[in-house]
Amino acid sequence: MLALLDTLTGQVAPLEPAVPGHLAVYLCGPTVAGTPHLGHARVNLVWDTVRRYLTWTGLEVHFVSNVTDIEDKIIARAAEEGTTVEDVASRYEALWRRTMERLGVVAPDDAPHATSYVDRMVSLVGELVGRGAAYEAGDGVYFSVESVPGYGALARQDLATLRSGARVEAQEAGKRSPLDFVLWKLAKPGEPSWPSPWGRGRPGWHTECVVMSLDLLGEGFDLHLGGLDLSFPHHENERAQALAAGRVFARRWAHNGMVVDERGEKMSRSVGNGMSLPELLDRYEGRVLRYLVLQAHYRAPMSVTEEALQAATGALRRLDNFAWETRELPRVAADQVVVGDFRRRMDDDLDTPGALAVLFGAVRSARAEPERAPALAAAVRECCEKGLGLPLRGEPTSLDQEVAALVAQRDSARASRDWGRADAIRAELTEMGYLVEDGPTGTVVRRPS
RNA sequence: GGCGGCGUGGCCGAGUGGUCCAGGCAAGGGCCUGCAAAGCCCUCUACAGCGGUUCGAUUCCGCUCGCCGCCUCCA
Repeated sequence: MLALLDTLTGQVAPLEPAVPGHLAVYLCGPTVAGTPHLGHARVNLVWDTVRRYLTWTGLEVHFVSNVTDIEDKIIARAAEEGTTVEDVASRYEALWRRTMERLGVVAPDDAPHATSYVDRMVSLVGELVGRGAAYEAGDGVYFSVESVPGYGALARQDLATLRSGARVEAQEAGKRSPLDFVLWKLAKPGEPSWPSPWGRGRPGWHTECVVMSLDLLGEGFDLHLGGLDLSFPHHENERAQALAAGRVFARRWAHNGMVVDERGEKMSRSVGNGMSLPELLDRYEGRVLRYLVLQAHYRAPMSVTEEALQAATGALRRLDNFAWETRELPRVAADQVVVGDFRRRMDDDLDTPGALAVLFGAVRSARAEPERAPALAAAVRECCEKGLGLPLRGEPTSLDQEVAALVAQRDSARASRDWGRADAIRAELTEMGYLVEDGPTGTVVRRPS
């Protein structure tokens, strides 16, 4: 069983599902107000890997990830572009979906939209007001963090400490404590709005995840995921609302580390150093990015540099080459020692670098001991594809007539020891993007990774 | 100021009280090859600094230096 660090306890502990065999998981999704960046790539790749791995090991995973389609940044973007929030949200959501697909991330089982949960959010806010955990102020309804015992547990800080660190200038109109956060924002003229007992407005960001996760996964769902930067205040505030409303919230939490730039500084919106994910995917395939993500431990900061991308490309090529070399071996059951070692590493707080090392070890063994190669190759393929979501390219490339003709010409040139012509054809094929290899049966071409 | 984390060989990046241990990439040399490619072999070998604990520390403790995250929108 996979053990992960639980943000709430600070301990690495096995993931025990509430319902054996099932795992109910929630991952905070995107605010569709802009182009996906490298940070989005990492969160989704890390947790997609976990989802695939758990599914592979026999769990039925119910994976929910929301889409925030109403939020200040979307409104600002719409104003900027002179269009509607619906238009902005739908365009960026489409871009998001395409981008996740390019990354090889499996779509969530449910991808609820904030705008289709507004009425339930209004109910929750009403409930919180009724219980005395929320109050009306000038521009909306606020949650009172004082009303929840143990506020700050995810950040492992108590209320007083958090308060002392809060920036006074961030104080909004009418808040009783600087840590209080908005549940319902009253609309200004021209802003999109929904009716509520407190006047027309829109929900605050922290509320949607509470309502959606509880609705789709039920109380006491197993695991709540997200980037480390969401642990406070976003996740803390989700938790606070659920607790104040008397619900059992996520049983445990896990957070992935940040993507940082070359100087080690976090990529973020405010700093403006986030690299566009679609642009990067134009230059490197999704598998390279996934390899890069898996090569780092999920909680460590990681940087995405040209050099690192090149190295990941090379490492992946080595795995692809192995799959290619072993493509014609008999298909047998995967070597259980390798699979066992692989799983041990994965189960140990998602030690993907260690798991990859196991696979490279298997590659080396397979080459040294041909009799074990079929089972080892099967293990490497299965672990990569099912365990990591990293399918290897081991299938022959289908060739069009032109290429097939060139290959035939090269074979005859080589047969007549016309090396000049053979080399010229190879150069041509390379130019066309093929990898040219001379094997015992003649020239073989394939697409490089 | 509070809380948390990090500092490993040319680069990325794990891990551990004690014998070589990661692993990948890159580089150099060699084997193989018509030449390549792929592959194989070899080489470069580290643990920020200073103390302490210990028979022994990169790993445990303390301090110092440097860096980062969160406390504000953020994955």
